[in-house]
Parts: sequence; C-alpha cells; structure tokens
Amino acid sequence: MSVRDTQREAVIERLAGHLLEHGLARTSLRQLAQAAGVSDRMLLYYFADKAEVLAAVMARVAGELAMRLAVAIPDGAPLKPAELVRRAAEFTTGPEMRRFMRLWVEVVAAAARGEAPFPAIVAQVMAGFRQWVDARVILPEDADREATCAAIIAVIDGLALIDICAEDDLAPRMAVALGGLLAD
Amino acid sequence: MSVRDTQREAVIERLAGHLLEHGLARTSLRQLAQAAGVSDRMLLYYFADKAEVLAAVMARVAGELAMRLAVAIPDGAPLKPAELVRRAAEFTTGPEMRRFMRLWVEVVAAAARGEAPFPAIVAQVMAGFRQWVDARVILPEDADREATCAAIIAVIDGLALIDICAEDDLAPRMAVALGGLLAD
DNA sequence: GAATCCTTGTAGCAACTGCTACATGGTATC
DNA sequence: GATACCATGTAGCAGTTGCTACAAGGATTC
Repeated sequence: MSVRDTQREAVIERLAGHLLEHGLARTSLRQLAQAAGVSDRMLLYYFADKAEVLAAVMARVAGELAMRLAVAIPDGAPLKPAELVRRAAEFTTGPEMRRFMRLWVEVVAAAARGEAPFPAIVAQVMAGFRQWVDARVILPEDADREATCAAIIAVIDGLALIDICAEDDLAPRMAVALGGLLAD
Repeated sequence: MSVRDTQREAVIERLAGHLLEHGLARTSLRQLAQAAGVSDRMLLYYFADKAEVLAAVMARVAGELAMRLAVAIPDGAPLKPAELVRRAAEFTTGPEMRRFMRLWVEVVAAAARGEAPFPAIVAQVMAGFRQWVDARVILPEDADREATCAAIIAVIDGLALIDICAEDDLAPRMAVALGGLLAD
C-alpha cells in the first residue's frame, strides 16, 4: 500500500473520532486537516475534494454504527415492535452511542440543506436502518411494513434529537418513559 | 411607528416565509437581504447583526407554530399519552405543518453546532413544547413527568426528522403506523 | 545518470462571509 | 434657515472558504 493510501486510512480514522466528538461544527478543510494532523494541502492530496473527505469519514462512522447495532441486537430472534423499540432506545441513549446519534441528526439536517455529500450519505444510512429494523421486527401481515419500520426509526431518532437540546441525564430517562408509552 | 420599524416588521414577515420554504440553506446576509427585498446594507440597519435577524424571524416562526399547535389541540381536555401522540403526529405530518417541523429539525442541528442564536431559540421553543404537552397529557402520579413529556416530543420530532429523508408520502403513513405502536 | 513519478511545502487566488466607514439627500425641529 | 436626525446608497475591509499553481526533494525505473 502506498504512503498515500496509508495516510488516507489514518486520516479517515482520526477524522471519524473528530466528527464523533465535535459533530459537524468544525469541518472546514483547514479545521479537518488540523484535526487529522496533516496540512490542508495534503488533505486534498489524499482526497479529491472536501466532499470526498466527508463521504469517506462518514462511511467509516456509518459502518461502525451499523456494526454496533448488529451486535447489540442480533437478527436471529425477531421482536415485537414495542420490544424492539425499547431495546434500541435503551442502547442508543447509552453513553457510548449517543454521539453517533447526535452526529446522525446533524447529518440529516445537512442533507436537508442539500449540502454535498450528505444527501447521498443519508440515503445510504437510512437504507441500512430500514434493513436493520426490517430484519428484526415481527409485524402482522396487513401492516404497512415500510411505514412501520420508518416509524420505529423515527422514534429512536427522535430521542437523539431531543437529547441534543436537553440536560445530559434526560436521554436515558426518556428511553424508559418511552417504553411505558408503547403497546404490549 | 418609524419607517425603520415598519420595514423591520415587513422584513421579518418575508423572511419567515423564506425560512419555512428553504430551511437554513440560504441564510447568508446577502441571501436573506435578497429574499426580503432589501439591500444587505439596510438589513443591518433594521437589525443589529445577523444573529438578531435570525432570532427575530425564528421568534415569529415559533410564535406561529405555537399558535397553530394550541388551536389544533386545545388544552381544555387532557388526553392519555397515546391519544395525544396520535393527534399531534397526524397534525404535524400534515401538508401545512411539515415545513415548520423540518425547519425545527434544522434549527436543533444548528444549535448542536453552537451556532448563534440557535441554542437560545431551541431552549425557548423546547420550553414551549414541554408546556404544551404538559398541559395536555394525563399521566399517573408516579410517572417521570418531565421525561415522559420529553419522550412524547421526541416521538413527534422523530417523524419530522425521517420526513426529511423520505419520499413525500411516507410521513402521513408513518403517523398512522405510529398510532399502532402505542398503548391504549 | 537521466527521466519519471511520488510526496510534500509555499503561496496564493477568487468567491463569499459578516460587518463598517462614509457620504448624501431628505425630514423634522427649533 | 440652521441643526440634527432618519433613511439609504456605494464601496470596501478583513477574515474564511474550497481549491490550485508551482516548485522541489526523494525514490524508482530505465
């Protein structure tokens, strides 16, 4: 592997941490370069442009998120919707996963503004979420399966959204309270 | 009322429409000025700085949102949580309210980045939401009322978040599907 | 050892950002 | 009718943005 590719990998790794820590707040090329410990000139040597940097880093983050979700709730034993939501809510409001979810909210908002490359990233991650839910939920035959899976994701992501504008201890309590609102 | 104040009001009104239509995508001073039909120089004559522009416009938008929510679901007859969520979900995913909710998601994300004046706006609007829910929900004595109200808001906002990255017809279907996930 | 490519640095450009200095004509005040 | 204030335009500044032109040292290849 060339120096370029090695460095590229290292930069992606460091920037994944940077995004998880600071969200999309410090994502100018110069700020990214500093966070990655390289010059901005070299950042654009490793990557074609800023969008490619962010796309690569977000792909890494999304992969990590998908892996953790898959491990936390395996797809072997499908659950009723309420139980799936309860477990997913508990997991995503935990200390380790919250920064992933917060970043996800920011990415969706950036996609809403049409800012490249976020629309594409959002489409990809959302597809992954849908598959994840789809493979783990038991629904009646006559349900609107697509809409129900989307609604389940919405509930989980809603917690992340409110988590952003609340005190630190609210998220886990919300997860518990949410459990009480669900059927079954 | 001076010319300045009259113009100020007119600008706020036009920019409220602009934000509801385009979200936070076109909010540089020059873009805002163009949308308001004035020069950027005059925008900074009517307002102290950009943050004051956005704060004033968002206050207008938030007021409108609060009014519509109050009218749609009056606080006279408190509801069980599930019923409140169902009605709020149906309302906020309707064609007229969706742009409010989409903008709200973007504002929360901007607040997450620490971008002035959004953190203050978010705190204020969130307080309003909490009061709104608190005045309309019936909960058992032993419930964590704060967390439950927050969870109800989270569910509603989650729909808006997913609405951003989905086809146009999904949001109302999500609202229906969500109804099926709730207790009672 | 000449030529080529990989890697890296310096410097800077054009566009855009929020914001301001300054001038000017009008209007109200005394 | 002088003075002050209101309203508005022109021009531009300093900082940041994404990105690029150019040069140069080092390694590899022929």
